[in-house]
Order: sequence, then C-alpha cells, then structure tokens
Amino acid sequence: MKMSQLLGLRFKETPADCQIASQILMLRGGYIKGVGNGIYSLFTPTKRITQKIEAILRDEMDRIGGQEVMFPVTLPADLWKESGRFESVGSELLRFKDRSGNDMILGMTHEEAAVHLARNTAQSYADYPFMIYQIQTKFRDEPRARGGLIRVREFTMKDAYSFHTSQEDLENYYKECYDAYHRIFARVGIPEVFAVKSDSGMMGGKVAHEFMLPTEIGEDTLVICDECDYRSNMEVAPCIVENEVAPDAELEMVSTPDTKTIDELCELLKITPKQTCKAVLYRKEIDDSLVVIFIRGDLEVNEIKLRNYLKSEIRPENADEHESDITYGFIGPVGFNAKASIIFDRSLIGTHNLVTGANKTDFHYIGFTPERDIPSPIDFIDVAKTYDGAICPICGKKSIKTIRGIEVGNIFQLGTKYTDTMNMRYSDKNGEMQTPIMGCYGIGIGRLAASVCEARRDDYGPIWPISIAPWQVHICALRSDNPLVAETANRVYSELLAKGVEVLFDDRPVSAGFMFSDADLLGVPIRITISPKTCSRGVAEVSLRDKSFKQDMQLDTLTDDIRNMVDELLSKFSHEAVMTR
RNA sequence: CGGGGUGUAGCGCAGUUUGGUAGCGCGUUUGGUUCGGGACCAAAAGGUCGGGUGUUCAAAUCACCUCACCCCGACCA
Repeated sequence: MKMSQLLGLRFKETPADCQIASQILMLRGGYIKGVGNGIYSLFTPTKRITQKIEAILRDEMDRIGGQEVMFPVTLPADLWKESGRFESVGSELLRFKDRSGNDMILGMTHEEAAVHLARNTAQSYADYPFMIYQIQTKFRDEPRARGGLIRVREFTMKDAYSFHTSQEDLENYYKECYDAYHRIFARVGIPEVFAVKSDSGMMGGKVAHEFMLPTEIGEDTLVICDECDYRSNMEVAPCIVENEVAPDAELEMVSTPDTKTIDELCELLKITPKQTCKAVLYRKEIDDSLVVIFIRGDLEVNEIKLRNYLKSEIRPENADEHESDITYGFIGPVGFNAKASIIFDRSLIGTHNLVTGANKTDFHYIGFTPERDIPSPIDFIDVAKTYDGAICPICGKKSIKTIRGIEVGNIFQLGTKYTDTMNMRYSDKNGEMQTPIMGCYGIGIGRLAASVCEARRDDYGPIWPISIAPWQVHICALRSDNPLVAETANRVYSELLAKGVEVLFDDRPVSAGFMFSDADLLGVPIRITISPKTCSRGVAEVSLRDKSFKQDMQLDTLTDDIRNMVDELLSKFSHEAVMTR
C-alpha cells in the first residue's frame, strides 16, 4: 500500500470531547470516523488490524474444536420470545417491525440463534459435545456509548456457544476455552489480561468469568489479592472484614440532636464510622417492598450482590416515598418494627459496642452488640462492597486491592437456561430425552483493538504488536524527489512485497517531520528510512516503533534481513510460543 | 432516564455578555524557496453560524421550541 493513496486524515490537534488515549490516537491517526452516537466507520488500518485479530480468534477457536457458522443480524422476535428475553431485556435490545408488522430484533447476542441452529440438528448424545462460533455484527442500544471503540452500540464480536451432555463436560470445555482466551490475549499483544469471577447478568447461569485488561480508564472495578491469585470483579467479590475487638458495654440510648448522617454522628460522639451500624434502604422492583440493610457504618452496599440475593431488581429508597413509621436518619436494628425485610450484612459479625439509630428522632444507641441485643438469631448476608485492605477470601490476609480494568472478553456457564426454554432435547444412551447444557464465550473485536492501543502506545501514537499491526513494515522515503531515493525505495518496496511482507510505503513528497509523525500515528512495528544520506552510503536506517532497535542495514541484503526480522518478531506471537509461557 | 456542556469552513476554536459587513490557526488548491521530527513566502478556494418559530429596521448574538453530539451518573454482555 502506498501512503499517497491511503484514505484518512492524520492531524496533531487533540479532538474535542475525547478523554481516552486510544480514542484520541485512533481519531488523530485516521483509524475511525464517528457516524453517530456509538457508531463508527473504520478506515483501512483499523480494518486490517481487526482482520488480524479475527484470524487469531479463528485459529484458537478452531484449535479447541470450534466450527465457524454465521447467524443473521436480524432475527424474528419469536425466537427471543421463546427464551423470554424479548420481554426481560430492556431497551438495549433494538426492536422493530418489518413490513408485515412482525416483531423483529437486531441481534445483541446470539444464544437464541445458536439454539435454533443446533436444536433438531444435534438429536443424539453421539452428536455432543460441539462448539459453534461466529464473527459478526452486534447491535446493542447502549444507554451511553463512550471512549471511541471501547464502548459502542454497533460492533463486531466473536461469540461462541458450546453444547454438552453433562455439567462435568461443560466445565472441562469451559477450562479449555479459558486457556484459549489467555492465548488469544497474549497473541494480540496484551498478555497481562487476566480473568476475574463475574456476575452473569442477563445471560443467566452461575459461573462466569471476565477477561480484564488492567488500566486506569477501565469501566470495571476489580478486586485482586496481593498475596495470592484471588481475582474478582467488584460486582461479586465477597466483603470480609476484620472487626477490632471492643469491650462490651451496656446498650444505652443517648440524645443526638440533628445527627442524621454517619459523619455528623462521628463528629458528635468522637468515634469512627467503623464503630457504627448504619441502615441503607432499598425497594424491590418486584413488589415495591422496602428492604433495610444494616451494615457497618464505613461500608457501602454492593447493589449487584443485593440484587442477586433478593432475586429482584432494586432501586434506592426514594426520598419522596417515605414510610410514616420509619424514623429516617435514626434507623437502627434495636426496636425496628416497620414493615420491611431486614438484612444484616456480614460486616456486623462479631461486632461489639457500636453506635446505631434508636428509631426515635434525635436519639441513637451506644453500646450496641448485634448478637447480644437482637433477640432472634441473625442470618448475616454478604451484601457489602469490598474495599482496599479487606480480607482475601482465599488466603485470609488483609491484602485486598481494587484496580480498574477493561473487559475484553467473557465466558459463561449458561446451564440449560436457553436449551430448556427453547425446547432443545437429545436422546441419551438409554433413549431418554435430555436437555443439553450450554456455555458461551464472547470477545468484542473493536474493543480489543482499542484496548491494545490503550495498553501499547507512547505520546506519539499506538505501538501495534506485529501480530495485529496494520502493516509489518513502513518505508519512509525522505526526499522522494531525489531520483536515487525514489529508485531505491521503490525497489525495496517491491522486493518486500514479493517476499510476502506487508508494507506501507510513504511515497509522498512531504517533509521528514510530517512523515515521521504520520508513521508514529500508524504504529507499524518496523520502519525503514531511506534518504539521500543513507542511499549514498548504500544503507537504509531500520528501527522499531517501540524504540528498542535502531540500526543502519546494507541495502543489498536489506529485504532478506527484513523478511527474517518480521518472521522473528511474528514467531513470538504464535500459538506455539504462547503455549510455552 | 437525571445532571452538566457544546453545536460557527475538512479539523481545532474566537465572536454571543452589550444585536450592526463571517473571523483566526491548522488543513486544502496554485506558484516559488526549503528538506532527517508536523518548514517558509505569496496567492486562492471553502460557511444554510445544528434546525424551526418569534422579537427587531437589523439576529451567529435576544426569546421560545426542537434536534444532534460530548462529559458525569443511573444502566450495561
């Protein structure tokens, strides 16, 4: 490809309204162009990057026995009505009617389509297990797209669906896929991606993992242990606290006028939030009933854990629908008798001598010891958000850290949620009808490309790993009006092409600075600079975009040397290379 | 859906407070001089000021309505 023909504007001004480095660089480098909110066109460099990512995905999926298929983007709503998701999924699912007035949807994930394809096809236990996957467009009507390709409404995704005849078989395959995912991320150049346990959300099922690239701009909060391998999404991480041993004291009501918040209470009584027990109020969406959570005063409620425990969507108690029998600002577990479900968080286990509301305006109790002062045995539930310094649920040390990450892939053990509701059955060895068990496995390709850019860049542009770089070699011909430079550069270009190297050749008559800046923005790993100076010495300057190498190389052996260099760099990203890590 | 912000040339922005000829930088085109980190000189092209309604002798500027985009939150595979 000659640069003079490459469509795309590269510029040095940071576009307005951009916060994230990968978004800025991909706009400045002529990679993407916004078409609408969360909808982008891709220029050639991006298309070449995503094609390479897709090739790696196909390779790894095929190696674990996957077979590539293709589902439609547009699906009749009937399929989603079968699974129940036409109703249960919110407005992220784009619904519309066709000319006959039939309900249609744009696929945002393809469990239903996968079951549709496989049911009545795999009818015998002998047909199992199998995995089908596709690489295709998804549309999700995000409430809020952001960050360039990081979070969009329309995107290309690799989604895979496996079908099994036993939970054990699913778990074994799930592990194979888990390992394949690690290889995929290593091969696209971000081996630091790690898996965390996650909430399964609308997908259903029990076990789920997300693959996370740690980065400040990530949308997810991750919980990791400094001392062991424990890693989890904040959404599902248990919160285990160590309570200081405090001497028991008599339960006593004290006057605390106008102290409705924990901060005011601590100020008045000269205590810390840890020494209090606060009440947090939610409403269940199912029946609009009130839920009161008693939790140690310094902690917050993890709404996802609460939602999963209550098996209902929840919303924070709205200030304007207060119940008359609740003393807002002074709620406490002792003598609380309003109509509500009561939950004690695990953070209160073994606590002594706390301050808590007295259910009487302007009064609190001091000396509250839950297990002594609550008459009936307490069933402690884990609904708190964990925090830096909490106790690791695996190794038991106070070594929990929270960091941010981008979710670059996810895997779910779905169970029979879809096969059951959509009536997919097979005959087992005894001729009995059984319901297959499913797993599903997704990777968003545009997001992955943007994530690599986020993780592999400098101030001047992306530094694409050669495994996914849009081109392998970038020739900068300085002073291409010089006949010797033009002749040399053209010869190197065509020789490299003949040797199967992917080359971008900057043949434009522009200044050196301009050319180098564009090259930095395109992030091609190997750069060959040819100028009157180098030609006169019979060499070309060869450098790596990551600045780890820079050397003059003889022109007469240049193209062979470059071919070898490309092969050597590529080999580090092969399946075999990452298997041995 | 809630809060905030922005819409003016391809891109980045000024002009709006106080209504009065549509501006700047970059980019683009042409000519010339330069030439290893976004060169210089000269000339030129390029605008329904997001859209609509209204106020006014006069609207980018004021009022009302509307649309789009961005940021924070809620939500989210």
